[in-house]
Amino acid sequence: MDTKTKILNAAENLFADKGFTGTSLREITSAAEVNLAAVNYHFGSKKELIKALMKRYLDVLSPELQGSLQRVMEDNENLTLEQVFEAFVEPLLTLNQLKEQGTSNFLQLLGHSYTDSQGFLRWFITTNYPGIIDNFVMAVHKAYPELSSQDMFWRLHFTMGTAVFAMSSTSALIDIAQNDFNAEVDIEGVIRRLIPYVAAGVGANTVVAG
Amino acid sequence: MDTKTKILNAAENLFADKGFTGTSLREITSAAEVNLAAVNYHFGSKKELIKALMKRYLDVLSPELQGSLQRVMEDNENLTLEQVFEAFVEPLLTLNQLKEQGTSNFLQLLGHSYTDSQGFLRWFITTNYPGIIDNFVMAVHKAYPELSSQDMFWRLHFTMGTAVFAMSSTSALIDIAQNDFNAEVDIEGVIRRLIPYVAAGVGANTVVAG
DNA sequence: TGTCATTTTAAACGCATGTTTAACTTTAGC
DNA sequence: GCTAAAGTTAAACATGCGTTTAAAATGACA
Repeated sequence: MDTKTKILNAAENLFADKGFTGTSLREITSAAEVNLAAVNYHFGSKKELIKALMKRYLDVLSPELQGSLQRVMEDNENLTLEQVFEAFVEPLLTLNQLKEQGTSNFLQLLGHSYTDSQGFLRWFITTNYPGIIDNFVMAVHKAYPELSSQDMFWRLHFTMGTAVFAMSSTSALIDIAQNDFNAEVDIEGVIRRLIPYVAAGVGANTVVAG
Repeated sequence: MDTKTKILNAAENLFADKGFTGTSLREITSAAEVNLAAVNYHFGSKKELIKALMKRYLDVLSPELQGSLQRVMEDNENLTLEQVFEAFVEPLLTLNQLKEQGTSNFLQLLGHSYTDSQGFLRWFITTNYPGIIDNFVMAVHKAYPELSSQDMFWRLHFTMGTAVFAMSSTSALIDIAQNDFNAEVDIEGVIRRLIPYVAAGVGANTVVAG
């Protein structure tokens, strides 16, 4: 395996676990068993390494997700919000194929993208992959046309917060849940519990201001 | 105003805006116009400063909130989830009285408590103010008795994530919303939009596993 | 007024971080 | 086999951080 890939793989696991700012280049290069300077030589900087890591996933996810959302919009005459959110599951789970073993860390990484690093990755994603958000808004609008654009704005951000927060703390929560309930839980299980929650939240009745 | 209070006030605003790890003691002491060493002299360490800051709010909020939740549980025979979440609003807004002007930064601080600093404040709050969570769980259970303890666990964490994330990015989102909709939004407005969302999320129908 | 505790101050300490340097090693092409 | 590019390495650099130190200033009180 070449140095670049070794770094990417080691960085992915460490970043997912401890966040971007919580992981040092020395930890990464030590786990990857390469020299410290290799990150700057191959990627230029830590920021560029993070971008490259996210790009590896987003370049696969983005077309998959847009296709999935478009399919669910075309097929259904009476589209429900649950169906919209369900459209995320399959594309997300196919990301696991990117890793030769185990499940991908993309969702945890996405979580840290929002909470770490003063949101520079938030900018990176929204400017480089705007199609994801656009299609999502369109699908939600089709499933719930009465929702005003202002309510749409807030509820989508609430939803993003819910998902992102759940994903960035997934490993800790799964540990607690398994101790408390003796029930095995994996990332897919969390996603499947998340869907009815956010679907109901986005689909809640709106109240008249007053 | 004495040095201790000057530090607390400056720290509160900076922490709320940029997070705990994102704010240095040098920024704080510079904004407070006190010497750098003053923080360690008066509080002992940065961690203790953060604790003191949260304590200033939690000592007021905790009894208020427990009272509010107990009141809403006693009065209502057919308690709804909306009512449970509504019970948070008044106690939270009374926190503004702690500041001589403007709205309190408590919710933003609470947001950062979860995302910053590898969750040491999460521990601090849950161990020092367990009554808040207990009463909350009891109220939700009364409003939605069919919810299994496992679903309760996940949905409460989703809810916490939603609220915390919304609050920690409130200032950024409010700016965007005001530009896009020309509508004035404040923290109370965000809370009032949040309530139907999380109430619907927690109250969503549960699906049988499979 | 003199004394002692409290507070403030400027400077330095120790440490960890991302990054850069310059020498060294490996690789590929002719 | 030589050469030039590509890659690797150990060391140092520059910066920012929380914290500590010891001297100076301030305050309270006899």
